[in-house]
Amino acid sequence: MNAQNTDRTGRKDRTDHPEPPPARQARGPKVQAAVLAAARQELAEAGYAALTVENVARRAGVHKTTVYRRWKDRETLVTEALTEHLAASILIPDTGAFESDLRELARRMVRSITSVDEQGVTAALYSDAGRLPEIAAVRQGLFADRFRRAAPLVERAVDRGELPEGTDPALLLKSLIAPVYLRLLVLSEPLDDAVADHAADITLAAARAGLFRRT
Amino acid sequence: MNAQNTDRTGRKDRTDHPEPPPARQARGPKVQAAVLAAARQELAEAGYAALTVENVARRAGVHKTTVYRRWKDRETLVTEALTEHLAASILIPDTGAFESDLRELARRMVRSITSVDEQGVTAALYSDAGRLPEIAAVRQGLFADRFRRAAPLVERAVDRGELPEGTDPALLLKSLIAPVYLRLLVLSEPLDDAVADHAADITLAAARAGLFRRT
Amino acid sequence: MNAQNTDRTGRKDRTDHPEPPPARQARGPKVQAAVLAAARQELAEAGYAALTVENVARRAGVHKTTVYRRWKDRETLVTEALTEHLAASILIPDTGAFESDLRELARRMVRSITSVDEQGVTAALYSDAGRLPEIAAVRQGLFADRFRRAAPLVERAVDRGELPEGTDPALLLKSLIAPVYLRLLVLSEPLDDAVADHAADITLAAARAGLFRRT
Amino acid sequence: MNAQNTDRTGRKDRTDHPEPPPARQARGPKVQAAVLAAARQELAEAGYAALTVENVARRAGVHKTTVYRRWKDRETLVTEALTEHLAASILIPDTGAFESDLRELARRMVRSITSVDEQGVTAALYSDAGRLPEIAAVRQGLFADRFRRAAPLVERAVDRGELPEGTDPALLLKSLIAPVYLRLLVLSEPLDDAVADHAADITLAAARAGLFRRT
DNA sequence: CCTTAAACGAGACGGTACGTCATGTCTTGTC
DNA sequence: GACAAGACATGACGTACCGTCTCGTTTAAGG
Repeated sequence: MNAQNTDRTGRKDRTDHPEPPPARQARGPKVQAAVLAAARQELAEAGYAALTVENVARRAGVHKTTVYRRWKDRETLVTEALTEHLAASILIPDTGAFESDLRELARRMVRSITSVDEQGVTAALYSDAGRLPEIAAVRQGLFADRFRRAAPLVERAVDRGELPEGTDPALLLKSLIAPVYLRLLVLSEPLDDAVADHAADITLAAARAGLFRRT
Repeated sequence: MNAQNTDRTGRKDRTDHPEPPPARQARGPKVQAAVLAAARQELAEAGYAALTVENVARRAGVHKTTVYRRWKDRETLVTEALTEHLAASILIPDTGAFESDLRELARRMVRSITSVDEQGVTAALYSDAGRLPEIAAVRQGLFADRFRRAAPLVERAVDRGELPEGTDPALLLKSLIAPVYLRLLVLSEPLDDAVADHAADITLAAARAGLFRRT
Repeated sequence: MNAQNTDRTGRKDRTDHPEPPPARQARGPKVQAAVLAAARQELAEAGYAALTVENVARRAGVHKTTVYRRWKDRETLVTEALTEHLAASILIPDTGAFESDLRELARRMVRSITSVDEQGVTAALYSDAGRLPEIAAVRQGLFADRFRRAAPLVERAVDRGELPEGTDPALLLKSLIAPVYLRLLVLSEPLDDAVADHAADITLAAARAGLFRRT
Repeated sequence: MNAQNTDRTGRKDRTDHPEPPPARQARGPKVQAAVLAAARQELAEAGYAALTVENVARRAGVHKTTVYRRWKDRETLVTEALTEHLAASILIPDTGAFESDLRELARRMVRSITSVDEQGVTAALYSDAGRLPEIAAVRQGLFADRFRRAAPLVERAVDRGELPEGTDPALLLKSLIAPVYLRLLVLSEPLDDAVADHAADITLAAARAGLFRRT
């Protein structure tokens, strides 16, 4: 499930040599995927600070030098392991009503975060690994993208008169995700649909009260 | 049990009077404080993953072995450095009105987080250092304590009829802090009074809508 | 004298092709030899008690961890450094006459001890390093071997009637080497052929007097 | 030479006189003796290389700083521990006949070496501790003294016509002690009267053969 | 007795070396 | 050519001693 999507997005190998049409795959891609998966598991189990190239290699059934052949260093490896799974964007719902849209969006977000193979990896984004410039950039871009893509959801609601004029989509969306990340990163509480619904309710009430209007 | 200043020089003993002028501090406590401060600076600048005992020692103007004499290992040192400054509890405001109480509480929280010497240290609590069992425990306790201490603020509001019966203080407080931590940990946006006020507004609207009633 | 004799005994590099001219030395063996040589120099100059792995490494132009990669600890390193040069056995002379045999044997022994690269190393065998079980064993074996190999020299003399029946070779040989080691270890006097000849004379006189007959 | 004039300060030697009359001793001498004894035990058990000031202190039931208060460093401590027991000189026998003199001298030497509280300490003199300049000096002096004091024994024998004119006492004595030290330092064989007698026999035979005449 | 100064216990400190582990580079041999 | 294997320099880890220092307590001397 994670091996082949490397090609899907047109992102190629991080090496720049073309090699597009002819298959030619030796064990390369297989090894690569195994290492990234191993890195993610290590991130989830041990965290970024304790992640070791040698452990990753061992877990991937690969030799240390093979890892260094493809990734410049630990940071590069972690960065790629972390970003790879961020590709799958959350689909923006369009149910016709803001309330259900919001609820559904919150739930999809929670599910995305808690999906099996993101387990712990998401948290790594906000740990010490988050200090890596690449990761920081990815994180920034991640939310910029999400906010951009979800903006229409809000705009539709304004158009339909469900929300006050001037409601700022980004402001609203931040309110939506705040309770989720609070539980994930700060309180270490489990995430489930109830959390999502609660976040949606709070945000809805605030939105209707005009608290997200652009200043 | 013996006369205390029988010293040939007539020097005072280590009695409790201030003795401001010369003083003869055992260096123990001084060194200890210097090391903890250095550790905090390292945490802020380099993060937990990159924190090195030798760097901390160097920054504190102290030898590595001196650090190890007092702290078993890197983790213990970080734990103590992190815990120390958590002592100062936030004062719970009591202005007579829930809205101003909430606003003030939010602002105090923001100020506590952004105060000079917590700079970056707070964030460390939620980074890889947060995986240390001790730190996790401290974090748990920290919020348990905050929620417990702030509960009366909510209860007074309920008593005054400003909030619906059955409003759960913890639930409400989580809503209050969520936007703050989102900006601190996830979005890396600056924290200021506006953020605090915004969080208070959202929480207030939701509270009045009865969204924090115990289920 | 130490680098190339690896081949002499048939133990060669672990590759079997000769490849004499340039070769493609794995640096392994080269480093190993350099470290052992450095260890021997340190033993000679500073003695076992003051020998430091870091000094040995520095002198060998190698990093400390490289030493530890091949030798478990200081003791193992010293043991091997000490043992290596003990391989070269002293040839047992056979001149046809006991007196000249004995003289020659004594001289060879002295030369072996004072040969350039055993300088000081021999003494280390009897210093604190001698407490290491491995070293003790080597030392025991060393003399057992010498006595065994030199026994025929004595037996021939008995057969020729030059020495009394029942002369114990080991006893005789101990007498031969005693003055040598006294000067080496106790008196710190220089060793030369005169010492060897003197020891041979004494031993010869005692042997003829039947003082080495088995009791 | 070294036994009684330690008492510059009125401190008596650590020797055995009850010390009721003079008095005035603080605990100093007692501690001092305990530490030196502990040092000797450590030397015997662990050897010079492994001797630790902290272990010595612990064994003496004393604090580390107390040791450093009296002895500049480890070397000084060891030096004194080693030299102290060298005071008791071997008495030179005078039986009237060279053979019995020699035998007796050898036996006394062996007994001196193997006496309980020199156990292992003697060996330390020839171990790595022997590299300490002080120890080297002591060792030199020790044998110079012994040879000087035993010379009359040889001279009497020459006078009595038991030994050839020109017999060099030192040369003869070296022959006498060589087998003893060989067993002690090189062969690690037990020392007993048989060894002493054997050494005496060999030396006697060689002496009568004129092998110790001055060249 | 009581005082007083030396001797001691206690332990922090700056240091040196130990032996271990991980990083990232490089070389060799093998599939 | 990709990979396994592993040597290597580097640098941090955490430990054990070294020798220095300061502080407070014990103890036996002499008043």
